[in-house]
Parts: sequence; structure tokens; C-alpha cells
Amino acid sequence: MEPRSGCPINAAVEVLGDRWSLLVLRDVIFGDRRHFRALLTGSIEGIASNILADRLVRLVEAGVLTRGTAARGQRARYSLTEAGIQTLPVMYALGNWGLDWLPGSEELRARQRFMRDEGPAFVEELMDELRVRHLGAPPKHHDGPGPFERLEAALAGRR
Amino acid sequence: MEPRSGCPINAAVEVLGDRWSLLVLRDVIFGDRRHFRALLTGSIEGIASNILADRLVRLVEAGVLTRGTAARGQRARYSLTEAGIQTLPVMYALGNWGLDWLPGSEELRARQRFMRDEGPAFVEELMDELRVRHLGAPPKHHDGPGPFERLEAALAGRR
DNA sequence: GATAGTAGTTGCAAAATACAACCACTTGGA
DNA sequence: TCCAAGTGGTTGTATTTTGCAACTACTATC
Repeated sequence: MEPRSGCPINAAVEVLGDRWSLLVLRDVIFGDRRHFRALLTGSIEGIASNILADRLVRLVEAGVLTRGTAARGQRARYSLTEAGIQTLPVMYALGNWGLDWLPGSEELRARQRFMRDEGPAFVEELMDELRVRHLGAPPKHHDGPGPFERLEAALAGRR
Repeated sequence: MEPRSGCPINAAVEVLGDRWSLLVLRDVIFGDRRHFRALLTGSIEGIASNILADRLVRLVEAGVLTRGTAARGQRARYSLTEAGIQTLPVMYALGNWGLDWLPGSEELRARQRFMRDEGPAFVEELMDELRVRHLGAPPKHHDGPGPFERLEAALAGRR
């Protein structure tokens, strides 16, 4: 897997630029899916099990996820690394672009719209919360509900 | 090409999430390559001609590029649409991520580093300049050199 | 000790990718 | 006028990646 060039955009494309990697990360981040089955059965796009297994291995190799050690047949728990957490701005930019220029279901567009309305500061807040969940960082005590709760509440309120 | 889901991130991944599309756009945007041969021979990653032809067709179909009408054997000129111009924040986020978390050559990393140092306002300036170049928008008369000139000057100064 | 659930692996067909050669047309110069 | 160089691709073939279904090995629960 030697890189095709030293360009940072190409380097990122080589890791994230395929039809599944970013969707797996999306489900880990926004769906809080940490196990193989949760990612497999929760995938709205319907990822195949061998593709999911392959992507998890690659994302671990690339330093985006870590795999909580588990012997064969045992539940392996996947966590984001700091590099994985910092894919959130990429997803934010990509989602905003999709929102503006491509069709989609209103239900699924609502999350992206909420994020954009809240702005980049909200993305930072989400990243802080991911550091608590995945890296064991000490929680920052804000008043009121956390960013993921606010996001869910907004989505629930739409229905 | 029916979408796999209505999620805006998935929609964007279906258009831009492969190993070549974003690199072609990168060369159009930053290398100002507007013709088939320029994109083919200028590609540092070495894209094959049939892949380039396929990606150009898809990007036009997706509404990211337009193809200046040209009969067979004549020079076709590709231009960015507004949707294409607005992929720049995606590239900015992706490039920053690659800069932080992946190896690369210092020469090619310098452009991304300059962009990041200049910040989001610089990205907006680049997008405005792309609207002049590709959409025929009236130029905004700033004093001094435009954003692409400043970028090139910074890169030349490094050598 | 049977059953359900988890975390994958294996086999095979289909699609995408890579590489090289080739084609049709235009432009510029001797 | 004719030839060479350049442009914008297409075609053929080999390799790689993807997608789907079935299957394995282990654990937890009843």
C-alpha cells in the first residue's frame, strides 16, 4: 500500500475514499455502533459482512479505529482514535455538500441540517463528546444535555 | 444509479467517494487543468486514460463539471459548476486531515499548510476566484495578487 | 444441552481498475 | 499538399476489488 503521491488530499482519499469507510465511521460516530453486528445490521445502505470486516481491519491499520482485544468468537469493541474523531469535519463538509447538491430523504437530511444550523462550534462540541466516549477523556460539565442528546432531541421533535 | 440511502453523507460519497474523482477535481481547481490531456499527463498519481474519461463523464452527469461542447477530435473544455466549486471545503477538510494524520512529501504538503494557515476566509476567496474563471462571474477588484497567485508565490518562496 | 447471538471467513460471480495499444480528427509547418 | 505532432478519447485484456450467500467457531442464555 505505498502511496501514489505525497499529496495530503490523495493520502486522505487513499484511506477514506471508497464507498464504505466513511459510512462505517458515520455509524460509529452518530449511531454509536461499537460492535460488528451493530454496524452490520444497523447499516441503512446494507453493507456486506466481508466488506465490513475488511474495512474495520483497514481503518484499524490506518489508525482511525482501535479494536478492543477479543479472541475469536468474542465481542470486539471498536473505538475511535483522535484521528478518527477528527474525520468529523470531513463528514461535516461532505454532508453539507450532499445536502446542497444532491437529493435525499428529509428524515435523513434533518441531522445534517441541524448540524449546519448549529455551525462549526457544534462540531467541536461533538468531537469533545467523542473524546469522552471513545478515549476516556474527562467529561466537561456543561449545563443541560450534551450535543448528541440535543441532536437526537431535534430529530425527535421533527416527527 | 439509484442511491443506497437518503443520507446526505452517503449521497456525497456516491459521487465523490472513489479513488479518482476528488483528485481530478483537485487538478482542475488547483492546477487549472481544463482539458483531457492536461489532466491525463499532469496527474501525479498517474490516472489511466479510460478511468479519466469515465470520471469526467460521471462528474458531468453528477452536475459537478460541465463539458464545453466539442465534436469528436476537438478540444473539449471542462468547467466547474457551482456544485463543483463548492467541493472546495470538502477538499480543504480532507487535505487538513491528511496533513495531520498521514505522511506525505513536504513539497506537496506545503500547499495544504498554506491554505490552513490562511483559514476559511481564504477558501472563500479561492471559491470566488473559481467563479470568475469557470462561471464567468465579474472579477472582484482586490488590491494586489489573487488567491491562486498568493498560493503559488508562497510555494515558490519555499524553494 | 439445545438455541440464539456474535464475530467473523470462505467461495464464487460480477464489477471496477490498470495498462497498453489504437483510432479519428485538427492544427501547424515544409 | 502532405506529413507530423497533438488532442480527445476507445478498445482489449489482465488484475483487483466488490457483492452476495453460505458457513464456521465460539459464547451466553435458557
